[in-house]
Amino acid sequence: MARKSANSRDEILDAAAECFMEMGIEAASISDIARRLGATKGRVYHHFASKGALLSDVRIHAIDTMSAALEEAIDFDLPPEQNFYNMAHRHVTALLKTLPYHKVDLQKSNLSGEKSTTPYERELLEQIRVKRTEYGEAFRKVIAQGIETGVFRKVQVSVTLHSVLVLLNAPVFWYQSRGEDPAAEQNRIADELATLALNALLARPDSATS
Amino acid sequence: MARKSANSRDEILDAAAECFMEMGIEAASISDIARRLGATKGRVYHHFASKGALLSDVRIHAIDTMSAALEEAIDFDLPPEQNFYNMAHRHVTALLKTLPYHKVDLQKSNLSGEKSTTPYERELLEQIRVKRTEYGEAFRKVIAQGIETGVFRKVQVSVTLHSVLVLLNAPVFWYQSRGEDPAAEQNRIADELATLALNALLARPDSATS
DNA sequence: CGTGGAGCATACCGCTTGGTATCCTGCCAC
DNA sequence: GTGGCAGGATACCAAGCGGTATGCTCCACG
Repeated sequence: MARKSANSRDEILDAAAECFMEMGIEAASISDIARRLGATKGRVYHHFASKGALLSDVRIHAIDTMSAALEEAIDFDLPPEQNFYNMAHRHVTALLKTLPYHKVDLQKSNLSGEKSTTPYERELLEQIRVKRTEYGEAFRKVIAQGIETGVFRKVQVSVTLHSVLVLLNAPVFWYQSRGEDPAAEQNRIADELATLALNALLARPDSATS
Repeated sequence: MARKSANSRDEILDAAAECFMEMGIEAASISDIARRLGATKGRVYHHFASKGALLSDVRIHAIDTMSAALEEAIDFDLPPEQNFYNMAHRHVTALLKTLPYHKVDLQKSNLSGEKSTTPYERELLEQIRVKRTEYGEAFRKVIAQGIETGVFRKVQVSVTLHSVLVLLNAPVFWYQSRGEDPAAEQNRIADELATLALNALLARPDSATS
């Protein structure tokens, strides 16, 4: 269903992402994930130490994908408003291309209270936190740059950064491919969202900020 | 901890909302919820038919609170941009005032695939769907009105509506009271977010839309 | 040929969970 | 007082869970 899978491990990751997304992270059992592959728990536990580790690997895969995509779009020599648009656009298209992974990532990102986790799993969670922060820093940088040059409004950077990222992740909550030409549709959505976010930031020539 | 509770039922609802929020919906057990009240499962199951019903009641409470708050802010006789700002501002303040409920609601809102549910629970889920849609309609109306009068950009209404709602719900993902004066802080955030959303929609006098 | 390990399947275990059945306790009408 | 019943505690259960121990099969390498 997904791809032929280079190795069996990625196949499991795909299945896990889909299961976590469809049934919810806690509700999806290891057996469910195995069943989707026509396999048994044995196969999953041969490749992953625990459910928590599997989940974390899904999330890391999600973030790494986004980071790689964003990297290609970033160009801090461009005017901030153009750089921001490019980054936002790229963010959305990358998001839509591997939706299940990001749905899972976002679903777990708000839950803070974890029970007893092994040191290994704690380290994975820390990795995720760091990567997420790094990813956000790129956007923080453009926004700050835009404010300096005066093309962006003078906003509370922390609040705005969070909000913009959530806005650009919004498709996670409602997107479902309506057939036809997915690539074209995804491009349309990416443009709409990037424009929306950009406009939210741009300074307005006429009105003064309180 | 919460309030003295008019009736014991609401007390359970509060505890459930907090547990679902902190531990995750599936991970939080009925016993956990009861323990938070210094009670046992018996008490919970005396008031709610099942865990699913309890969860749905939490979500319904969340939506009803928002709807009631929004109603007070709506005034379609105002210019759309002003009406929109008021609605958005009110939305955020109401959200922040009962965060646990909305965290739970949003956490569950993306999961579609449900297993076998009783007819009663199915009806609750349908109620939630309807109420959510109705709530969104108010915003759809202002946006459409703003586009007609030309103060808003000509956007794809469906995509934009979803995105704006997600944007206004964003605090659910990152807000945590930093002490001091909560009311003032919440007001600041509400203003920041409402302004952000409004600017995203407003037409720009200089640039033409492609 | 044989032997060792990667890659799984099978069988099993302890524990927790949602849910039920039953019992207890106080309060209120009469 | 005495029935009755809302409100809740206790005890219990089958099912499913994450995780482990072990067995099987096939292939690479000597």
